[in-house]
Amino acid sequence: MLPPPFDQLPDRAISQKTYVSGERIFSQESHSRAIYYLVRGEVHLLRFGSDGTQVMIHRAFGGDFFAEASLFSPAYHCDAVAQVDCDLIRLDKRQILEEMERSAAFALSVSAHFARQVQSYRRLLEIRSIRSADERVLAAVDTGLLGGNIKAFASEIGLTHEATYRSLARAVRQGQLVKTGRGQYQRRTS
Amino acid sequence: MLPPPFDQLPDRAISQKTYVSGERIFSQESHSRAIYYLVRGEVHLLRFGSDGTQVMIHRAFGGDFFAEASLFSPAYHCDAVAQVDCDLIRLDKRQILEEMERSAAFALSVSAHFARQVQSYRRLLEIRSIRSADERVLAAVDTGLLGGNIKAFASEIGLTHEATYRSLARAVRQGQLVKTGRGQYQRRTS
DNA sequence: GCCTACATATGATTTCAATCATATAGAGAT
DNA sequence: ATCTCTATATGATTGAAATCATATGTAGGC
Repeated sequence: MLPPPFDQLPDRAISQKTYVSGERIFSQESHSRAIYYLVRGEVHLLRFGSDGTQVMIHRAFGGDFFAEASLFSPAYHCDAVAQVDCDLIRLDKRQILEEMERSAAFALSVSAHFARQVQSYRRLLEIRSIRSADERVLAAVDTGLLGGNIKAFASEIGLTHEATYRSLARAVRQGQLVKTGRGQYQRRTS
Repeated sequence: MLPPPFDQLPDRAISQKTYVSGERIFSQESHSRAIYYLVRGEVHLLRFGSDGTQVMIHRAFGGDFFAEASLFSPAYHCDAVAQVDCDLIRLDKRQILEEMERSAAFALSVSAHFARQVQSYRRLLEIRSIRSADERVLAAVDTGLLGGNIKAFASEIGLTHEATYRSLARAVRQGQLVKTGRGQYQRRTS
């Protein structure tokens, strides 16, 4: 259920939760006691901007952790609101920190987890700074970001789905990609 | 010199290095023995794409770490090349891992370091998914990304410097920002 | 002080992705 | 088997940022 190393945590550290659409999971400024793993659903993280309006700072989907960074800060820095009905796993912050203090191997794995995230975010930022849609889509395909869902792929790389469909079609026409199925594309290997 | 917690490492773990423009710091596939802190200069991280051409996956500037993720993988996954003359600090990987195993507090701090980076990259990605240049610039100013260098700011938020200058000027005209000096802008507090 | 280099700044034009519109295909529900 | 909903896909038009051009301001070197 949980990705490593968090699957090693004792049972008392984790609990299953369900939230219905619209329900608030935690609030900005409130004391942070847990991080979350989203099994199924969609959660938006919202922060109040300096002009008083709420801005979305992150969308979490199934398989994502969220509020991990609150492990190291006393309060949540945003609101978390379920956008649809959600299944999620609550991981007690205190117990994670205790486990990190107890087991160097566990602490190392947590570091590795964050380091991998840093790496993938950097890669994504570089992809998103490619101006040409065609080049950006190719770079993203090369990185393995296209996993059968083009709309999510488009949103991730910062293009509209229309622009993404067009770039994919052009790449196929020019022989850079081959279409292997509905929403499935692969690099030409020749 | 080094940001915490890496300033706690024993002297034998770190060494100062200088590289001249064009010099290679490490190569893809080679065994990774160190991570790096760039004191001054610019380093490009390059990877061979599936079409055989090199693609830039990250630019590091003064104050950035790079190749941190190689702490947890046996080989570098890209080439690092100095773009200008650089001062950098080499941190021995084995010694960092040993220190993490020895000191839970150190391991925790390393996790916190990565977690903070994850948080800031996520925020940056959210800013960059704002389509309107005007709104993007305001959101970025609110986040404190504008630190007196507009060209670097523009590059960070994924706009040309021209578009950024225009958006800043518009925001001043509309009373959302006040100009406090050369390249200095602040949110209107009213 | 003067010169050079670069950051700041803005105008004119172009380009390319966003937007708006429409059509087809497949997945899932009943 | 049909109905509905959404993803996939592409055409037409628009608009906003990129690009190209130019000017001024400022810091730093000499």
